[in-house]
Amino acid sequence: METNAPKRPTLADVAREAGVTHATVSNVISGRVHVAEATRTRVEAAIAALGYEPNLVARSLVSRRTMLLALIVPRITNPFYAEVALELEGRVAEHEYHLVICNTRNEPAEGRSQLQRLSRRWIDGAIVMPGGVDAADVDAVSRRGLVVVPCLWAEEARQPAMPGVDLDFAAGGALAATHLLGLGHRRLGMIVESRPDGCIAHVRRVDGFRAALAQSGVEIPPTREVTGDGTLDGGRAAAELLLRQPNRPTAIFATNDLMALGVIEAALDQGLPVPAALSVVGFDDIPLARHVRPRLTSVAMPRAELVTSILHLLLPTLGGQRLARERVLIPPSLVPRDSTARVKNGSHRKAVDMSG
Amino acid sequence: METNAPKRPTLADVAREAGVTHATVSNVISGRVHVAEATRTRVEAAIAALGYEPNLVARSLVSRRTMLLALIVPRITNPFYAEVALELEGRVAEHEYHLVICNTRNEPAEGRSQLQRLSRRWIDGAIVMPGGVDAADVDAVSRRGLVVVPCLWAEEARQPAMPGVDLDFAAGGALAATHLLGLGHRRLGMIVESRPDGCIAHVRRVDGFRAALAQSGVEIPPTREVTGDGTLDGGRAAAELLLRQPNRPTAIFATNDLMALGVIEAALDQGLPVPAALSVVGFDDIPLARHVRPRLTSVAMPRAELVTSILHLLLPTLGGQRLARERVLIPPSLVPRDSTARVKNGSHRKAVDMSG
DNA sequence: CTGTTAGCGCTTTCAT
DNA sequence: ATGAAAGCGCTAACAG
Repeated sequence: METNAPKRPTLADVAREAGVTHATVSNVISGRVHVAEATRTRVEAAIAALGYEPNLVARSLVSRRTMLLALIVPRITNPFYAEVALELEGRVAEHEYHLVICNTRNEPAEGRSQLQRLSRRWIDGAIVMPGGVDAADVDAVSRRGLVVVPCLWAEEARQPAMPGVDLDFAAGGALAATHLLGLGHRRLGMIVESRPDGCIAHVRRVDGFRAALAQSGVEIPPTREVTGDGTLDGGRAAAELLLRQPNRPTAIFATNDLMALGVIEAALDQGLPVPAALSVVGFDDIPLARHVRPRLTSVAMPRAELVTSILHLLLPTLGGQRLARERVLIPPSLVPRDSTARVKNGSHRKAVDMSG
Repeated sequence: METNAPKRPTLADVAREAGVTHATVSNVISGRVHVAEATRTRVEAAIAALGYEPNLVARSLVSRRTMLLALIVPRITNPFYAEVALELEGRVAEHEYHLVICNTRNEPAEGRSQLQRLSRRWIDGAIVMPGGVDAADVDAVSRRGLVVVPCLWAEEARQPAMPGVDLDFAAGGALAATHLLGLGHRRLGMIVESRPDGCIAHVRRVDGFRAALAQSGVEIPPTREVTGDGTLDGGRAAAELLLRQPNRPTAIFATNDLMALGVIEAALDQGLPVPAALSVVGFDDIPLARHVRPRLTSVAMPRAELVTSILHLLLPTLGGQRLARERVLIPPSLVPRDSTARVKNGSHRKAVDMSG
């Protein structure tokens, strides 16, 4: 059975070719030690002649750095995570790093196994998005030396002292509420993604939404708050529940864009034009949000800043420093588009309890 | 400066704890050599006590396998590639492999650099999608020992002898043509993605489309064939060109779904209902295709089979076998949805040349 | 400045 | 069945 690997030249081969020792070759490559101009050119010629390339595996063994980072997400097919992955990969490639993608499919068992496998691989750091990863597992593996940066975990969901980068979800919810209030909406519905893993990022969003509403004396009865599974179809199903109610809301806030898109579909299916008869606000501002009709109003998470903050936390650890016990909070922003509009007066005929 | 790494136990530590040599520990872990029941349990106890985990880096250095695979794509944010990545990651994880994602952003320089960096890392194999990777670079790096599986490169675009897995793009185009012909359409437009890298996968699609049309005596004049940049906005712009023509087509075939979605948007913007006034067929069958309104008729690429074929090619090489010089051709299928309909008779007033 | 030496943590003959 | 020893390809002291 013929093997596929044409043996690659090693430092020793180059050294022999150049008539020096492998240590000298190593020195000219790393540049950390001065080597005479004459021998340097000889070595460089040998490197070129043999087409030598350093072996990163051997290098990792002694340097204890693999130049490997991992991104753990529920599914890379989620457009938001794909955007983050793209941005992240581009940024770390500048530092000669590679990015490993791990999908947990929202299964804690998967997340645990991924974390453990990454740990054995001695990756230099893992960025963990919520969904399918238990905080306890993160804690266990980071205690063993793996550098983990939880990202977008609502703060209460993790160990109090655990660093990481978050978005200020509550502020985002408040932004959506303020926007809708400003358009005159008073009868509001909410669709919140329920997460089996106990991650409460979505709960924070509705909390912020509700709190901002309360400040204006507007309340949301339990019947106007339903849960969805985070998918477009889930959002549609949830919206059908909301829209079939006798006194249906004039506006709906969904805690992610996919569900908000489902809301729009459900509304159109029932002959309710958006935004004329129903305003819809999403969360995440996925690229698709501006490509559907009507274009979706959404709360945007600044991805570039997110990645910058992640790297700000991660890069120092790669020099051997301990992970800063910092928690970065990134403020979202609202992107108004065509799925929200001023409420129609006619919709208010039953809203006798309006307090202004 | 305190370091972040709590020194992990090694084979030697376990050996000391168990009162054996590290070779014996290695044997109980690998299971390749018989070790007495008594010592085995002692070793296992030591492993558990110390929480030992094998170091994959050291293992790779001697085994010459990194358990690392790479997927090179233009952008992971492309939904089709994200789907492939998800499927691929899941399948290789079963074999204890990890997946590295590389984005070329359609820049050949990026692709080359990615390939070279991966080569230095001794990954076990790279799956390369078209866009931003030159065939010559693939050739160069695979000559150096990197196992590369080109995927979805139209066959002419690569070295004749280069193995890989392809979709039968021409057959897909023919499928679209047959579908439209069956619905009575005779005045057809095409939007083809033009690729700076010389990849002709999209050209194959329109070729197949045109050939099938020709068999029924239908031709497409040059004015009804325009190029797009592969994005939704690009598709929209291209469609505007097509729809502003005096004798506009009754159906449009776009070589990818994103552009097809742009076509629908352009049509609706001009007050042309889809499919009543215009039928639209896409290519790729991205998940979104069934979520927009009208749901998009599309040519589907069977992702699972694609991944299966990739692994079929790749896995044997991981055992040291040479990459099979095989080229797998996967047939697509047509998924009819709501963006195509029987042509209205009124649209045919000028189509005197119909030959039936 | 360059060579010598010693590992990094593991697998793999080869003795015993 | 276990131990001893060599070596994967590289970096990092330390000599000379």
